[in-house]
Amino acid sequence: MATERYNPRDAEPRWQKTWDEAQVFTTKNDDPREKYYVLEMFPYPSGRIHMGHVRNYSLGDVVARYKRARGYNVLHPMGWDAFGMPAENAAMQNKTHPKAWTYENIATMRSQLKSMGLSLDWSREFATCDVDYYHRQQHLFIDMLEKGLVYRKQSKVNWDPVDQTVLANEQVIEGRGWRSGALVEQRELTQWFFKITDFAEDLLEALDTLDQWPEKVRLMQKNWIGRSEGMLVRWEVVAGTANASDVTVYTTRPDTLFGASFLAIAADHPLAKEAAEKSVEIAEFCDECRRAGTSLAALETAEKKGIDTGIRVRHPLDPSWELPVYVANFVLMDYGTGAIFGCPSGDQRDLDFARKYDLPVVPVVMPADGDAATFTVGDEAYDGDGVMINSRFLDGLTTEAAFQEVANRLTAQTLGNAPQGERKVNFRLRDWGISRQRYWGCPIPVIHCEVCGIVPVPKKDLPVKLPDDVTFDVPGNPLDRHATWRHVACPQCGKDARRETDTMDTFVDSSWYFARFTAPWENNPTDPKAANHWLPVDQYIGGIEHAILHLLYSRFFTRAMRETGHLDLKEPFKGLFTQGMVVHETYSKGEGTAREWIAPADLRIEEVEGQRRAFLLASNEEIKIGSIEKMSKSKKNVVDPDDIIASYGADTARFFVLSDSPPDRDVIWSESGVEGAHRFVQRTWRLISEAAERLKEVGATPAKEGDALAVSQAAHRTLKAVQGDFDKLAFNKAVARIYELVNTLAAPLQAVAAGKADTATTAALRNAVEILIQIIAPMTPHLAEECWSVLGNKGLVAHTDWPAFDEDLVVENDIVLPVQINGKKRAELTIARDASQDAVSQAALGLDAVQTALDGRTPKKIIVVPQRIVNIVV
RNA sequence: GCGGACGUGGCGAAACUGGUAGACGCAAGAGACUUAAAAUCUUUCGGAGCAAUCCGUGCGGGUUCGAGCCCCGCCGUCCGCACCA
Repeated sequence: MATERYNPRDAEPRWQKTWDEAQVFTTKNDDPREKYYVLEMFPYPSGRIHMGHVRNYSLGDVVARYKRARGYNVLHPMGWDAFGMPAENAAMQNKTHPKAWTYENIATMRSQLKSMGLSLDWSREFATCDVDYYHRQQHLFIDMLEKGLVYRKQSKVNWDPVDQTVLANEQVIEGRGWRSGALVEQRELTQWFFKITDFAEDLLEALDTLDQWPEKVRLMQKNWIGRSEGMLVRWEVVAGTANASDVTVYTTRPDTLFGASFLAIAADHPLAKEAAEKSVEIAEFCDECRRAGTSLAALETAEKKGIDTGIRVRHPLDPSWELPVYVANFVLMDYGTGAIFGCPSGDQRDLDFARKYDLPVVPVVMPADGDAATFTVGDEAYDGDGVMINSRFLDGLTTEAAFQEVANRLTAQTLGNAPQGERKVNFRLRDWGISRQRYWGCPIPVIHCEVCGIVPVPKKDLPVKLPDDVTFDVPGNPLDRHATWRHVACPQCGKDARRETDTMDTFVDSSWYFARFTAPWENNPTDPKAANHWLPVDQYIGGIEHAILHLLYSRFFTRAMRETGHLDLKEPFKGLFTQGMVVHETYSKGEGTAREWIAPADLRIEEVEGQRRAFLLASNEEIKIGSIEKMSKSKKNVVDPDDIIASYGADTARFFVLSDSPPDRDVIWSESGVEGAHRFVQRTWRLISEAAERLKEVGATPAKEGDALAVSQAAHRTLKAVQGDFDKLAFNKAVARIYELVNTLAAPLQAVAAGKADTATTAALRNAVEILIQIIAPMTPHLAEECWSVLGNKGLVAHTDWPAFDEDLVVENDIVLPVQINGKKRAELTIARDASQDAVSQAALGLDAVQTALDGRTPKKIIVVPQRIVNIVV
């Protein structure tokens, strides 16, 4: 019986329409079933979806569909991270408005995502550039301002003098603006900051509770927050300045205090600025330090340099000991206190510095097994733990004990009216600067009044809307030069005042969208009842590139929103999964600057004598096959999801990105791999549709005995295994098991189609086929519906509960045990699963192959690992 | 420099808590069907050997009845952070 090939172009839109009309994926907040919130990181509407999106959303959709079948009330929403620079760049290049550009892209990408057949609740969709969304974000900002979680301070920024804007660090390439190519300047600007450091300790500690996060991500966040335990130590000034009585340094090694030979301060330290006023030389050096700050690469090789300020300080543990204070180029103003003490014997950088400026080097720590009489420090500092030497009352103590001893003394000792030292925990994490001198972002809802100062926009006056009539023909922030927008009456005194023209970093937008999805219709940022019901997100899925910033900011926002009463939980994402990239071979011709990248669509690959070679379609010219890299427009190694869906269908694309590679690893996109996935789709359809007429005649009944037992066992075992794989997001393994099942069912199904199977067998196959359909449904949902309906089943697979496997069919009664002799496999033993150890030993010894291998030797020992292996030791 | 992960066939990968290494897919070879091609089906597929068998999970050691997995020491690749006191 000939059956037509499965035609996804016909079937896929049809099922998408059916799901849509039945509102299968629209989620209600008051559904009594247990909730499950699955979320993929929402996309930036750059223009078209790429394969990374296909992978990300396929992964999430399997989870969503699977959990729905398991009886959960699943929330699976989608939105758009829609503010940001590319829209403004496009505006400058193409004279389009950022708003038009963005919403057009959203429309395109929405229809692309819909063609994938994702089980999304589109009724909750929003874009962060929707007035309704940024209105609520401004509301949040004002609440945070009132709680003291937002503040303004002067801060150094990367300033592009040509584009007249602040650049993020990532946008500065070798000291130049990435767009303008202009040398970037360091400018002091007043910027808005979120007080993320208030939560540093909590953000760090709570990482331990995130047991469903990748260890890697937790570690990266831990390092980023960078907690260190140390001391603030005050050094009395004895000469060189009248403006300060002491210098405070931060140190994690107070134990090495007797190895100190100098103090070093940052170029922006108040004492350095004072010294610079008195000395041209120092002023020049400080300027040099500031300039060097921009080029990150240069830091690696930069020489450690300094200049004596003339200031002298007294050692905190020896009043007769005076030390010099240097300005040094390696001291950072924004970590610790901007001042350190140098212990050359215990720190390589301090040692290099001391050698250069001829400062004393006194070893104070030696390895525990060292000899105090001979231990010296030459070209290499010893920064490990050990035993104290040359340190007076500390001699002989461990570094740890010395730390405690010094800490105890300095906290007890006073300088002026305050303790000389205090224990201090320091963090690497800085407050989050959110000011951007850009148009296409959420306006910061604040008014500057000459009389009243900074006045938050009253909530009743929100939203502060972006004006539409702006121009992009000159650089700089269009909000700044808008004729009227920035002029506003002060809400407090009514006098003429000025709007804040900075907009918020787009990372703010993505720091709370997951909460907004729980009640996007709400007139407040959240409906706390809905947010508390749905959150935390049970499974969050996205790229590893967001391991620090986005995930850390979201964790901060969750805490800030709790303090402002918008929700009540600590951690936003219970489970996190970081997927790998989609990578592809690269093709090029020419070398160096003349190299030209070729798109896969423009060439054909041939295999000639085992060598893969690539030729241009147009000219037959042979071109070079290069390395496998992340799909990127610049290297043209991209495959457009639209093309794949048009030629193979969404199911094939989905199945392929889930196959082969574990989802946290990169997957290599290859034409032959896609064809393999497509073969599976066609084969499954053919096997089921050809047998459908016969299968329809019987009910689905698994076989407990007879010829069809193997079929039923295979189906139920696969069901159990795939269920486990889905729970662990091991989709590549699930795919492999499904292939196995289809391979097993192929011949029996052909027999059914040919009318050569009895009723019991046919019924067992119907049961097996229904299981197969249900386990492929999360991955290839259209194919599943099509097969389900060809069997004459009523209703949708999408509405059907996950099947239960039959335990009797899953357990194996007879098992095959490998029999080893001295650890080498010599035979196989088939025996009852519950056979006693004795019975297994005897049966193993009775095997001919074993007797031959033993060759008359007597076993010394027989190891029987139940249901695993037998090892006979001679 | 610091921190982390990973090294398994021609390729992507499986392998439970230390228990038959290479499931499944791709590529490749052989064959069937076909006027031919596509599609489909059958079959082979880590290396050596006619075979029995031997060797084989980056390299060198160790623990164990038994190691891809555990321990020690190397080599390589990738990722993150990087003047953090």
